[in-house]
Amino acid sequence: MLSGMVESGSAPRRRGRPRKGQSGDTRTRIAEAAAAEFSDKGYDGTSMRGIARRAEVDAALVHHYFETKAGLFAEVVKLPVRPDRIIAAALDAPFPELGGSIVRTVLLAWEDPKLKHVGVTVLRSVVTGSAAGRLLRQFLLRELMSAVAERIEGSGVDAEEARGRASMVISQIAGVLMLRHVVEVEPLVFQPIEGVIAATVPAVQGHIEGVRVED
Amino acid sequence: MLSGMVESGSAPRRRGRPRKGQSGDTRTRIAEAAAAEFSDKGYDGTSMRGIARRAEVDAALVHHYFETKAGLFAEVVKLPVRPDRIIAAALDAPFPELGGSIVRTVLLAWEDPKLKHVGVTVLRSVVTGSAAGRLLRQFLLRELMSAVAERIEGSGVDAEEARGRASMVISQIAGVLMLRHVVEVEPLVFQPIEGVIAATVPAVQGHIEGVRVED
DNA sequence: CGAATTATTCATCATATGATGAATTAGACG
DNA sequence: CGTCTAATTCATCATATGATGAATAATTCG
Repeated sequence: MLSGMVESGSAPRRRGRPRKGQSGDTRTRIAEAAAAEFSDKGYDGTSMRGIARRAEVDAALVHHYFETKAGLFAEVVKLPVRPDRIIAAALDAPFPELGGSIVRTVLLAWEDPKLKHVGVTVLRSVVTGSAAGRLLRQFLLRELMSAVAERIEGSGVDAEEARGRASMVISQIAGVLMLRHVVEVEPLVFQPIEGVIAATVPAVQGHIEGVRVED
Repeated sequence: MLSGMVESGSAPRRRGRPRKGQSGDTRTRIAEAAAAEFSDKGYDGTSMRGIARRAEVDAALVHHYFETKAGLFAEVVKLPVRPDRIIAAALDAPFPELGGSIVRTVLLAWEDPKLKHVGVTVLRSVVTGSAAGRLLRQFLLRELMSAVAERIEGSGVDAEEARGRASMVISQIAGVLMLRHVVEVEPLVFQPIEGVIAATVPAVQGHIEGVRVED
């Protein structure tokens, strides 16, 4: 065995700058590796070294491009989409179809793998309550939830009631996203998305309209 | 950290076995500290030293009582609950009231702080996908979800459809538990539990009965 | 060409962690 | 009393982690 040889396949990479064209956009490769890693293992479970390994790059290079781990995370989570925009569009629907519009919009968006990666990361870190997650939580709740609440309020419900309904809407959608994309529960993962939507819409519309059980 | 200096108040505890009556059941104190810590920070985020600190005890003592971290975790999430029993009882209800029974049972159970601690821990680690969580996930899905599915199937729905409905039931309940107890979203946290139940039941009953939207 | 810049790896640090074994003090039991 | 065992802290290890500062090799630009 030659001196530098390390076990599995990975040739000990050369030391300086590589000749042109050799490596595609490394920075992007790292960011993508990070997204995947964060999505798989959550913020705390992910290590800079793990990201480096996945990107086939030295760990120091990760630090070179993105100063700190938190920085990397921030950049990864800085969505390729503007969730507030998406939701805003979804909210622009007549009241009786609001549920359908929201559910369809959100669930379809999550079918896009890129958005799903980020979404899973966000959900995970919100649930984890990690330092990184606290900011996201604030954003999600302030921006998204109150957007929904305001739309409901706009149809003649008082503010407090509207917030209650909005949180139920979110609870149902979050539950489905969790089971389908994060926990990956059997029936939900393999069902075609249209089926999931069809099953989710009535519940959400019910929440929007404030269906309650009487004691 | 400087070695000997102990900042806030805590006198450097004495070294051998303490005189009688001095310390209540230390083992239990540690287990409770662990439960709280796991519930707050998730499996990975929790450290043996952190638990020790919370229990006001040397870290080695934690290892003395519970060999490994995984062992401690197992013991903590095992303790007070037999979720299968709880669910089984909830499933023993006439079909039109099934939703109410399940929702009421589960949501009320979670109002008990002890169970809540464990529950939050379980949810967190299932979502996190940590090593510890994988076992729990299997258990939850196999035991709980298929219990619900079988009950639904028992009312004359085919097996596949029943599993689909069961997963929707769980998605709704999980969503509410998440928002109320894990993420602690404003409106849901402060609402009286009866209000939350009233808002959740119709959605869940709808899932049980397989309400769909037609295209 | 030569200097500056960029892309990359290497070597290393300080810290936190899970774990282990020894030391110390007290109660239990004969 | 003396011995055994239980409860407790202390000292330490090996490892992983985030981070930093070289060192090295290529590209760019004046």
